[in-house]
Amino acid sequence: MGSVKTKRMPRAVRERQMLDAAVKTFGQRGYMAASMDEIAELAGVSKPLVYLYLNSKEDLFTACIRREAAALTEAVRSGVRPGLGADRQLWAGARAFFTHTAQNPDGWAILHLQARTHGEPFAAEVAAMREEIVAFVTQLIVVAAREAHRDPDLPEREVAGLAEALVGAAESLAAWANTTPGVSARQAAATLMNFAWAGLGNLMEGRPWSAPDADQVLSFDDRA
Amino acid sequence: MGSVKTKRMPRAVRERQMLDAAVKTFGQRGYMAASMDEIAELAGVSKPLVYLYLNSKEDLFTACIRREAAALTEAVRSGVRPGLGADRQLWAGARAFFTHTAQNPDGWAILHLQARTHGEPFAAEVAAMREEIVAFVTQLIVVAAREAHRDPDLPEREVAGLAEALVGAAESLAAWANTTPGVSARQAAATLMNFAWAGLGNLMEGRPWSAPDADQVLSFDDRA
Amino acid sequence: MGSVKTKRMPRAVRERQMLDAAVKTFGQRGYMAASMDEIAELAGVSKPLVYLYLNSKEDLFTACIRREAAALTEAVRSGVRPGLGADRQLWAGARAFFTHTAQNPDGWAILHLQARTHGEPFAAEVAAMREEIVAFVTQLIVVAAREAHRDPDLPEREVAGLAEALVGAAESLAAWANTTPGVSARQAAATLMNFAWAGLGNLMEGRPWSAPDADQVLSFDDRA
Amino acid sequence: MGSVKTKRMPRAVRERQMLDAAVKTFGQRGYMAASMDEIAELAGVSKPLVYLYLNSKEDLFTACIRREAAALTEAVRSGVRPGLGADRQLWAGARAFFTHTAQNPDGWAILHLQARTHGEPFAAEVAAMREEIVAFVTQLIVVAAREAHRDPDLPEREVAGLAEALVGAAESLAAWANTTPGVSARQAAATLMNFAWAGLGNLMEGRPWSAPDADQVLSFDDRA
DNA sequence: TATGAATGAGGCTTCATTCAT
DNA sequence: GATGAATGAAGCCTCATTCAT
Repeated sequence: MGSVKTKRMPRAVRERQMLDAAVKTFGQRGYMAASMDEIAELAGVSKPLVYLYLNSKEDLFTACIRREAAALTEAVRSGVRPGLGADRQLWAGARAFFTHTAQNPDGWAILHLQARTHGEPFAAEVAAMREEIVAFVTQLIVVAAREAHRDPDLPEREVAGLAEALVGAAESLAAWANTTPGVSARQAAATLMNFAWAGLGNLMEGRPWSAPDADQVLSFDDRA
Repeated sequence: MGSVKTKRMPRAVRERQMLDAAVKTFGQRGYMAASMDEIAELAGVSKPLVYLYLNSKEDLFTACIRREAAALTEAVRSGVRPGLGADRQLWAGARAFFTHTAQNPDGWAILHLQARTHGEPFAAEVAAMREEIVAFVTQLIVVAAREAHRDPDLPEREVAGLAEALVGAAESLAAWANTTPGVSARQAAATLMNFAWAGLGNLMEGRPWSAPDADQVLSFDDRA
Repeated sequence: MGSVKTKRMPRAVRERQMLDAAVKTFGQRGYMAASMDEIAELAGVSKPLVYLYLNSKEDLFTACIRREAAALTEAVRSGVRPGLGADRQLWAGARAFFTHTAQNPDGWAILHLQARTHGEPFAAEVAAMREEIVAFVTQLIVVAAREAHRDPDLPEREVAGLAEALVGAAESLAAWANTTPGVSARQAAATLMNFAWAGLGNLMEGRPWSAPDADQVLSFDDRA
Repeated sequence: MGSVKTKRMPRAVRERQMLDAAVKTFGQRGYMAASMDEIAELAGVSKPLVYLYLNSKEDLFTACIRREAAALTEAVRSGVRPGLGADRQLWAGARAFFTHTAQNPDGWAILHLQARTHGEPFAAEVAAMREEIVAFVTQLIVVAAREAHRDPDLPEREVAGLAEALVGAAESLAAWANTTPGVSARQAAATLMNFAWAGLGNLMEGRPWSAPDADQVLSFDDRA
């Protein structure tokens, strides 16, 4: 049961182990409360090695942010099929997003909570990623407006606000889904689409957003 | 004989000063980075006095969370006129929310960022407040369904998800409004209502949510 | 024999104790090899108190340099009777210098060895003091030239060089006197005067510098 | 197959590279602040190789001291023509000394500053060299006394003191010359000779020490 | 001959917290 | 009611040094 003290590994491998340990620790304890000692121990290395490879607590945290941000954006990007209608793209992206955050709670905690909470070297890092996502959503909204044969007379800033709102809703639903037992990524995505695309007003009138063909069963009652 | 140095003040006043200082410091530096030294100095008292009145850093932070949470919920509550329609109530509550967070950035930072980021004694505290707000929104949605003569056949959990989404959208918009120059609380609230009530789908069709009478001008173009 | 743990002393007293301990430790171990732990222990205080009062190792060392530099220059200054002839002034200053360095070996080690060896914040500090002394000597040389009815046609830089040489000779003799058993401050001063004032050439011719009246016995044979 | 990365070199060459790097690093950073990492990198070798060849930081530093001490004494020794008069020998030695220290600032820093500042294994090492030089000067003084047909009735200790003073003056002038722009080794040597041989007293009377034939121009005004 | 991988030990600094007045 | 004096504990980081290849 005791861990076998594996030794002498190539740098790349060790670095990955350290980042894994760091993501877990930072995600669970928070940036400041996480100690380099704990991270090193969890990684199965001595502290000096962590410093040798990753320089400082700050750099280590930044590396975590970058890795997790890249992983998340990559997940969303590769979930989306460009060329489809705006709502279908959003639906695909949302599913990828909820799936990824559910599978990487520590990474998501780093991006969503820790990095934003601990000031400037970090906030900027994650802000870049978030802006990327917001931009993606913004563009979807614009596309949707075009699809509706509507001149883009929506003021640019209003569109930005709508994108912010949508992303905020998704972030909130991610926490909710990961916290409430029995809520799947797909259900979270469905809720998001209903909320964002149909709007409460329409929902109340019994007109939810309806998922396209293959994805049919959007109702909340299913257990994917 | 001694120089008039020590200003004897009633306990309540001193405590308020300390909490003010603590909210500011915690909000700006973060929970861990804030030092009791700094708080005591900002409050104009000696450190032992802070401990005498507030016990520990943890208790002090908890007191901050409670005070700010109470202030925020009170602001929202007193902004709402109970008898109105669901959307008007939400509109009123949103305006109160955006106004309050804009005016109390440190308090809002404590609730939205710090408390959630620093683990258990605190997360629970702020979760309670958030649930209160989510419950308020949930109930509004139920009311709206009833108003639409619709049986409440929406699964309870779906409603919960929608409320989560709406609150998340509001939180996100609060950060956006406080960050983007020239965005007023009212505009943020308008964006939230359009997004949440009409939904992107309807917006794209040129059917935004329309604000009731007195509040008319909801378009983003106005500069309140 | 165990030290009585004396507690609760006014800040000024504690600060002095700390500086005493620091001078001793820095002087004997060197700046880098001296540990704050050791200094605190020698001072009979906990490390945090040292930091509370003196900020950092660097600041502590600087404080030592300043204190010892002030003490040395003060000792020399108050040893000199202005108004006397140049050689008598130098003689008085030299005696004060050798006496002080003999009595404060750690302080002298800090000024002469440590501060110069450890780079910029410190070197400048001690350079200022040394320049003060060099300036004093320079001016003595100028006065001597005037006394000898000699126009000050000595190039300014040459005078500077002579002053440097004299000060260097004194520094070297200080180490020698403190190291060689049985060499008194007075004898060191006499050697310096013979060397600097008469010069080897004259000494060899049997014409040493002769001390004025009261100070008569300058020969090396006496044991003051 | 492998890339040509490792340049096999004879041990002697590698050792020289390491010592060069070490002298530079120790001279500029100081003994303690210099890291073996930096030295190895500057030498273009891996750290284990440094240890393989030179054992430890202490041994490495000692090796530096020895090499630089040998180089300096060798330079002075080979500058001196044994058969000449005492003052001419001193003049030659001084010129060699100032020239060498000017050309090897790092080595000189090690000998003059670092080795003396860092305690016992090292101080002794450099003290040995210094004593060698002091002995050389002492013997010159004795010779000078004999040349002046003066019985060596100067107490032995006084002669020792004079030699110390002279060496100290030279050390001080070395720092001065290397620091003051435009002061050549020759000028520093001239200043030393004037100071040490003629003495301030005679200089003030307008009787400087005069350099022998070929070396004529001793005045400070020349720009060699 | 030469090195990439790895660590025990120790140093500086800061913090939350308490005592004695 | 209020504070100046004081500290145990812990965190970040670096360094000299070695092992295994």
